Formats: sequence, C-alpha cells, structure tokens
Amino acid sequence: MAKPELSIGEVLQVLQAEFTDVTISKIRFLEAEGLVTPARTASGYRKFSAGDVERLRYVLTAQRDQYLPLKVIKEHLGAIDRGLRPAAGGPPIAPSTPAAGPAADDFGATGTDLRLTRAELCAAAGVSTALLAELESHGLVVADGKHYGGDAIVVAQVAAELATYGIEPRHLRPFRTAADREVGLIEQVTGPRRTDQTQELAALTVRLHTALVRSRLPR
Amino acid sequence: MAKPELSIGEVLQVLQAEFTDVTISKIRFLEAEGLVTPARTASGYRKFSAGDVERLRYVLTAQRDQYLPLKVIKEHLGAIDRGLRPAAGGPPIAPSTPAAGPAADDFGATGTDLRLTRAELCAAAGVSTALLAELESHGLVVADGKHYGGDAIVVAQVAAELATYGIEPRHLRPFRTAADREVGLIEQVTGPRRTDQTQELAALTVRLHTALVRSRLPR
DNA sequence: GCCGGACCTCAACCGCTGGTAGAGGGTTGA
DNA sequence: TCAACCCTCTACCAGCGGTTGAGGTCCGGC
Repeated sequence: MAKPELSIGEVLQVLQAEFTDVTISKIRFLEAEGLVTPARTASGYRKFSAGDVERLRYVLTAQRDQYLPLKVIKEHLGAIDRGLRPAAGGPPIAPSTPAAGPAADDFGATGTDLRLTRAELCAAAGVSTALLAELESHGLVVADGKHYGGDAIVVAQVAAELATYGIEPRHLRPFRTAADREVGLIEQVTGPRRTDQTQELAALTVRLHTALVRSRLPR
Repeated sequence: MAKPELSIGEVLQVLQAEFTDVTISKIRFLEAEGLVTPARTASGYRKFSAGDVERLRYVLTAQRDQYLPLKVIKEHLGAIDRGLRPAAGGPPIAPSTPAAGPAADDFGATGTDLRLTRAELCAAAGVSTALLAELESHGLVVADGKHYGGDAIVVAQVAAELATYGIEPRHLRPFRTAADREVGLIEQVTGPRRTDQTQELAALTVRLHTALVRSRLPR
C-alpha cells in the first residue's frame, strides 16, 4: 500500500492521458460545482482518492461522449451514490429541485419507481405533513405500503401552490376522478399490465387533456 | 387535399402540445442554423411540410431528452438525410428521459389565436371531415363562428391517433367534462378574463392532472 | 380599401454554462 | 532559501441558444 491519495497535479497527469483538455482549473471548477469533494490535508491541499479520480473520469467521459450538462451529470452521480443503477439510460428523478416538473409527455420508465417515506416526501415537496394527510384523505396521494412514488412529489408541490390561490385539496377531488377514468380507459385497451402501449396512450390522453383545457380557457 | 403545408404559427400550435417551450423565434432560429429548410411562398412566408415538422420534432426531442447540442443534432440529421442510421447513442424516437427537464408548462403567449376553417383544420391535423364532425358532436372541438382555434388541431390529431387503438370520440366525452370542470375551477379564482394568473393556474392544474395519471398507471 | 394580425428580415442584446486568468499568498522539500 | 506546487478569490470571457424590437410586407375580413 503506497500512497492512495493524489495531489491535484498528480490527478491532472493521470487524467490528461485520457482527456487532453482537462486542466487544474477545470478540476477545481468541478469541485466548486460539487461534482467531486476530495479530502484536504491539514494545510488545505486537496487529496484525491482513487474513487475521486474515478468520479472525475466519469464526469469527463459523460461530457465528452454524451454531451451531458454538468447539472445532469451531477444528478447521475447523486443517484449512483444513493445506490441506484449505473446510469446507463438516464438520470433518476431529481426529487428536490423546486421548478423541475416532469416533461410534458414522458411516460417512460422514469423515477416513478422511486420509493419515498412520508418524511422524505414532505421534505422533497416542501409541504407540511398536514397537507399531505389531507391529500391522502382525498385520494390524491396514495401510499403503496409505507412508501410513495415520485409523482407524489409533483402532486404535493402543485397542491401546495394551488393552496396559495385558495384552492384546497378537497377542490381537487375531480382531478382524481378524471385521472382514474383516464387510466381506466387506457387499461381497457392495453390490459392491466404496463407496456409501451400503456405509456404511449397515456401520453396521448394527457396531450388531449391539455389541449382541451387550453381550448376552453378564456381568450 | 387542400393544404398539407403549415404556416409557422400552425407549426407552433402543433409542436407546443408536445414541447411546451417552443416559440416562433426558436423555430426561425432553427432554420437559421440550418436544421430545417421549409419551403417559401412567393411572398416569402415559410411553409412547413409534414416532413419539416417531423424534423423539428426530432430536433426538439433530441434537445430535451438527450441534451444534445444543435451542432450534433445537425450532424445526425445530415446522416439521416444521407440514408444512414441515426447514429449510436441516439434513437430518434426514444421518448424516455427522466424528469430533469426545465419544462415549466407554458400556457402563456399561446401564440396566435389561430383561426382555421374547417378544411384547414382537417388538413392540418390530417383527419377526415367525418371525424371532425363526430368530435364536434361530442363537444370536443368547438367552432367559434366559422373558425377553429389552434388547439383543435391537437385535439383532432390525438383523437385520430386514439382511434387507431379503438378509442372513439364518444369515449372521449369525459375528457371534455374534466376540462370544463378544470377551467371552471380556474375561473372561479381568477374570474372570466384571461390573465397571467389564469395561465399560471392552468399550467398547475394540467401538471397536477399529468402527475395523477402517471401515478395511477399500472406499475 | 383599409385595418389588424400574422408574417418577414436583420441586428442587437441577453442569460446561462463552462470554464480561464491572474493577483496575492501559503506550503513543501531538496 | 528557493523553486515548484498549491491555495482562494475575483474578474473576465466565449459560445450557445435563443429573445427582443424596429421597421416593413402580406393577407383576410369587414
């Protein structure tokens, strides 16, 4: 066991073999952006473990080969840290980014398989447990055993925002009914298993819904 | 076959259903960058063929779901044009990337309040007048005098697609009801005039709807 | 025949991302 | 003790992906 930790200059040497455009300042920048967090010596020098170097390699590869923005790469890394899959296809859901709604008609295999506890859900959505309880009582959010899915975050967030307009959970019941009916229609066609067709149809019906609302909005 | 070519405003309407952040200036920008080259009328107006619209859809999807820079997308398109396969790392119609997109649903500047004749609407959406008539009879599409709004295109398109799954217009009535209720709720808060708040609320409720459907879809 | 809305071009401007540059200064080791 | 290395911090920057607006044309409805 020699010395498993490298100084920033040594890391540079190592990585430059593979990525010609890496620089010291870039590595420091990536730390500033939170993509790596090397340890420090007493005097403040960075010390990179093999894992840190691996992480940098991952970042640089994703940038070069997949053109991913750092924001997205960071999410991937976060997911890996939390023990999720190695990010072959795409990043997991970003649970706490305030303004991040799902893309309009993406019904693919997203972070919906997320499993959140009650507390996690409240934290992620930034809502009180009281609001969550109320949402549950109206069937707008449903737990599967002890856990909630990723969509619950969106539901809770939106409900909270609507509340500021004076729209309360009980006013939202019709939305639940509508969604149930919509899913019922889809299942009538595709059966009770989730397939590509299920997702395709869901995308279509949601698009229909959106267009209808839009068309009925006052001019 | 009246008019298989769309004006830029019509293209906007069509694409906004799927990509909430597309704008007229963006479409023009994409042309300037050489990603589409719509034909022109004698007077210089752009005329988009179905192929042009498809191309735009490809570009926007690649941007949103794979974060590809335009330069790269352009290369892909070039490759496709030359008859090659769409290049590794990028299935053209791979609609699944997790919810990391910016996607703040935009009910604002819904562009132009398009006014289409019956024939134009059928042409733009690629549907028969019979289907349109049926949609009207169920209140899914409503004419304002002699004219239809841009959202009608989307409604008709989606309805046509759903029909291929055996879902007929009469099955879609509940969607109309749901949309009416939704708009009713919004108007209760904001009054019967269209304001920024109206749009804000519409974006929220549609988001809610989407999340609810998603959450109720079979696993 | 005129008016408003949709469209045109072109040039200027903008916000964000992903860094770089460099001043000013501490640390290390031969 | 000195060169090589490292630190932080502020300032600046270039390119990307558009937006804005001025100034003007086109076209359908009244």
